[in-house]
Amino acid sequence: MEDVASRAGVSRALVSLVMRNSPKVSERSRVAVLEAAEELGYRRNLMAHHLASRRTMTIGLVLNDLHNPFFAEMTDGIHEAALDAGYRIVINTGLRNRAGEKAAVDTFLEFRTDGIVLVGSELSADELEALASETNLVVAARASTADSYDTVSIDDRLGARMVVDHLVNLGHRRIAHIDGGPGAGARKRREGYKTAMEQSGLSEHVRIVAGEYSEHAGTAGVDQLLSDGEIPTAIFAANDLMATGVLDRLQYRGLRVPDDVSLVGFDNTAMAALHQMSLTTVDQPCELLGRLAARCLIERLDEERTDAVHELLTPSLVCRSTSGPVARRAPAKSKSKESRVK
Amino acid sequence: MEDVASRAGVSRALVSLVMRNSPKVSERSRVAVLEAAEELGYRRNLMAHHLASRRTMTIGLVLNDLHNPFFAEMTDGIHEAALDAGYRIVINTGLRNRAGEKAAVDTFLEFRTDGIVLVGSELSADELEALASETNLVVAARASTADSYDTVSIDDRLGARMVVDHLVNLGHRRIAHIDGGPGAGARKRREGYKTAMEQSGLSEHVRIVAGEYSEHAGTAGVDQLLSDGEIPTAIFAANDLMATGVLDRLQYRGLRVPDDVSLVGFDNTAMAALHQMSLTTVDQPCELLGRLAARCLIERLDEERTDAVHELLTPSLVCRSTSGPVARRAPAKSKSKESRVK
DNA sequence: TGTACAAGTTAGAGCGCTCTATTGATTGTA
DNA sequence: TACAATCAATAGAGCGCTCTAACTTGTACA
Repeated sequence: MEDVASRAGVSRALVSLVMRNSPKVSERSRVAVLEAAEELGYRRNLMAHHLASRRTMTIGLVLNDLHNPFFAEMTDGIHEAALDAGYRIVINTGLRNRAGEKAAVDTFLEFRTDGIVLVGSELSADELEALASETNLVVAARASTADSYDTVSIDDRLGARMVVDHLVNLGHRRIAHIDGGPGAGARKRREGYKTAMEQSGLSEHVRIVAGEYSEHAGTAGVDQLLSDGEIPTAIFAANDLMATGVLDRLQYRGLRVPDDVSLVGFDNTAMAALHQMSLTTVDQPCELLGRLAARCLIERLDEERTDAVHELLTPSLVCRSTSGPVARRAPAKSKSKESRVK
Repeated sequence: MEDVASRAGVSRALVSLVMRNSPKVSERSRVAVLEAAEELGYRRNLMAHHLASRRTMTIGLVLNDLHNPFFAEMTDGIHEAALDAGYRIVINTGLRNRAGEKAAVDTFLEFRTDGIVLVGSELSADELEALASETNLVVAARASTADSYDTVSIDDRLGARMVVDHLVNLGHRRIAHIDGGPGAGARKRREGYKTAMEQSGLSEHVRIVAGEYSEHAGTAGVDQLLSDGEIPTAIFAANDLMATGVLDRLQYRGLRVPDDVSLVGFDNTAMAALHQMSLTTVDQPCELLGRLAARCLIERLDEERTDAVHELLTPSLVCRSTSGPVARRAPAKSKSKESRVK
């Protein structure tokens, strides 16, 4: 910077002003400085910049799982909104576990990003609270009513209820749920499923298999469902990634979808729409959620808002070809089963 | 830090030593400092740390496209190797275009990460050269012989040849290629395809449709292939993501895979292995590539290596169910065609 | 008893920038 | 012509840390 200043024949301070394109610099010196900077390959040091200004104009984004396209789609929205407001983003992955997420968060805390957006966080309410006291925080895809940070999400409970209602309308009764374990929103989806089942008079058919938001959990869930008890006529997977595994495994096990078993996912990621998947699923407007999340954070940053905002969007069900009426041969099936028993 | 020091009854410098867990600190003062830090919720400022030490112990990772699972898989390997060596990573996305990639790189340059790993870069050779002169650089999934930065990749040309040979062995002659446009390695895959076709005496059947590494390019490619000229009996998509789009579109257009058209992808991402895809594809050992890339960078950082290293791994073909022998009705087909002509 | 040496600790400069207060130059106004 | 007001530019302190060199101690040995 010193070099640039002397080359341009001005002071160090003036170079600083030009770099932050302040309006109070004459056109002549601005040009001179920019030229000198160009010639010397000068690039300002963000670290020093921050140290002095206490701002990085950077938002830290923690994605729970890079393998899940849901997060890529959210990122698009966040990225766009951040860029529009003059912020850049930096990403880190939580590796789908709390320790990984904490490490990611620590990195951003040490880098002193202006704020953090957590997408699909698995941290506890207390941990989030603690984090919010250290930085500006927005949690996406996981509802809460905490008053120290913002949240942007859909109503997971309602989404789950929509799934159950849809399947019940198709005549299903034995509807199983492979849950998302510690994943964001998983508890609400599980509860929503349970409540909806009960309200449909299907309490006795509530069947929850423990899982997590991964493809593998989907295949494992199917194995478990098939190994013990009666085969359900419909499976509600806690997210699309799991549904992928479920679909794969059902086919592998010789079960046709939706003829033998109906399947519904959650998230409506791009892959769910593919012809070879054509998954019935609950739509989360990812990009919109992303944009809202970024805006929330930017409001805290630029307008110094401090009271919490909680956006709760309404999900919608997208019916595709993995869900259908319960097999007409339901009686026929039990017959063939009987015959086998005989 | 000042506060921590006075609370622990030591000097600022000692706190610094403890924070960097230097061996030359007595157990007693170490404990005192750590306790004081804990009580005050002290967290060192990486910016200031860097400013003074010129090191961030952070590696910047630029992923070309978050939507492509290939990059998630590479990241796993890089992340692991980085953590092992005591480095953390920070990610950014190039948004599948040069401008986006440059912005991502600039962010890391301003943050002064110790080095940068570019995965699937679309920058020009000159731009990479320039970048390498500013920081420690490793380029993954894109071969080169430049001597200012390291590269870690597979032999794309060879991979493409394997695809063509496989299809030729199955009796295919009209093998079309939807290319990856400006994508990393796309040129080599295209050239490999062309050369292999020529060497198989199929010069007249070389047919290249312009694309890019996205699902949409796959669907668009199919539309183009079907709209003009003879329908190929096999399609070689430049990567799995495109192949997904191709498969989707072929089915949509009523063509069976592999009965009517064989399809081969490139990358062998996790989704290619799924039952409902079961895509024949060229395997890139993503995690291994990732680990190697991270190690290269860490060698430059920790052992101060400056001469370039270029790892070129050999790909392998994974045959699944999207490729099969050319339709037995090949003569029948041409007959029916003749009849149509008549 | 004096010297050497190691281990533990500290003062203080400096990393590259921003920011406040101030100066100097220019214009407008009575 | 004098004075205020405005604009452009600058000096210099300070952001929170590291790092070198210097300074205490405590111990070992001649």
